[in-house]
Amino acid sequence: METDVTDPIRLLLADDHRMLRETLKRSMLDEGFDVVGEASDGQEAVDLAEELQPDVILMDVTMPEIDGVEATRRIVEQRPEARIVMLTMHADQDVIAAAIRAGASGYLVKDCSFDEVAATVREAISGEVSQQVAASMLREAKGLADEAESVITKREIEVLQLIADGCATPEVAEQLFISQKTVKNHLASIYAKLDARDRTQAVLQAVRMGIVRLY
Amino acid sequence: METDVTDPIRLLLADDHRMLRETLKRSMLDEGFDVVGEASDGQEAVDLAEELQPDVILMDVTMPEIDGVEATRRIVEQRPEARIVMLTMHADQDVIAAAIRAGASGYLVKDCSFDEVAATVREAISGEVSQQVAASMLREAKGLADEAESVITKREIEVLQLIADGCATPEVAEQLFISQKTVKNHLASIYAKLDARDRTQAVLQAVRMGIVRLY
DNA sequence: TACGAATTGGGCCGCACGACCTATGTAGCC
DNA sequence: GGCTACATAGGTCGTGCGGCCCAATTCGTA
Repeated sequence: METDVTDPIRLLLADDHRMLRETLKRSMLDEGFDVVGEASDGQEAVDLAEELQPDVILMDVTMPEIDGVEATRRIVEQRPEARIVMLTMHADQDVIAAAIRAGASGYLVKDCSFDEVAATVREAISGEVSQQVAASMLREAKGLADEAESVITKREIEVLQLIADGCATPEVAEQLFISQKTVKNHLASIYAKLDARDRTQAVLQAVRMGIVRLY
Repeated sequence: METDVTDPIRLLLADDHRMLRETLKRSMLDEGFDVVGEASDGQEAVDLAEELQPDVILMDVTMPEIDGVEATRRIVEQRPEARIVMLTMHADQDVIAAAIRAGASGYLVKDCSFDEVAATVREAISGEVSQQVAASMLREAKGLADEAESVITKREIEVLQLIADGCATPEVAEQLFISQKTVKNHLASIYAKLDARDRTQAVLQAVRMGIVRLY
């Protein structure tokens, strides 16, 4: 069973902001796409991707439960043929690189036009990669050693989230039932991975990357 | 010259994200609204509001140049009959309160449905105030003394922005051609106004409020 | 089984940071 | 002329923070 070219592209939208999700859905339907589902967090996106088997998934990086990059990783793992186009607020090189490693086929900044969204979705299907992804893959290929696969661990995300929530080191330690020293150790590890020199920069970078949520 | 009820409502959209602006425009046009203009920053919103004289302005809080609250203040100042509905990521009480003081007629979180957007715009015209604004006005009326009109000054915003950009105290001082002590003084003032205890919380609060931009 | 990664801790050091108090010049405003 | 707000700057004090060294345990996995 092949997908005919005349068949509408089956889309899954994953974004935590209902307003964008709904207006984007209306516009994509207008353009002839078939929006088969909507997800408001990363876990829902993973579940619906398996259940609905969409052709393309438009996925925001910043989402509750599981961030978009991690959700992409999980979806691609069990359905390598899935085409995923990432959406983000900021054109962060680290995020783009992480998205590509996770298996995303395209990348869009939320400042792009709607026509670009439609075009990138179609390109994702046809196998082409977007300008930004292509450019980033080049940079990846050139200096792949300098990043050394800096993956933030679960515990580190917990520490970052608590700090973003307003906790100082002693409070983070109390919340996680560990010593202040361990919190500091996690922070030192985080600074190295996010290329930050203090907690302020670390949290901001985490927010940009969609790792941590701002309430 | 009166506006007939059957005339479409003339809308101005102000949001720095083109994707939301364009999809929202399509949807609002579908719903029978007349989108007369789009602004991508606060200054443009102020200019277009004067030039186009729209019935309602849908304005994001987080915008470059001038934030949405300040833009609202300036628009209402020269056109008190303007109806402005604020949009934000987070349902921050301080932001809602500031928006009301600035003269906004309605308030919407970006997680709301499109129907709510349309409804709130219509309510703004008819003079009703949205649930959230009404609730917030109650809180305002009750405890109006506890806030004491904490307005962040221009210099304080410059300090916050530099810290968000990655500067430590000595660098902020160097950039602004002032002593480190003065930077610390500004920070102390900022902490009191934003109810933050360190620079991390201050910057995060500023980001939530749309005072500072994350690149 | 052995290796690396993650998580948990310890100690030490120096400085940056925030709290608190005072003070001066410069505006704008009634 | 006085009042207030803003921006500037100083001092002191305690501690939170980050850099850098190290080590134990528990995993998954190669």
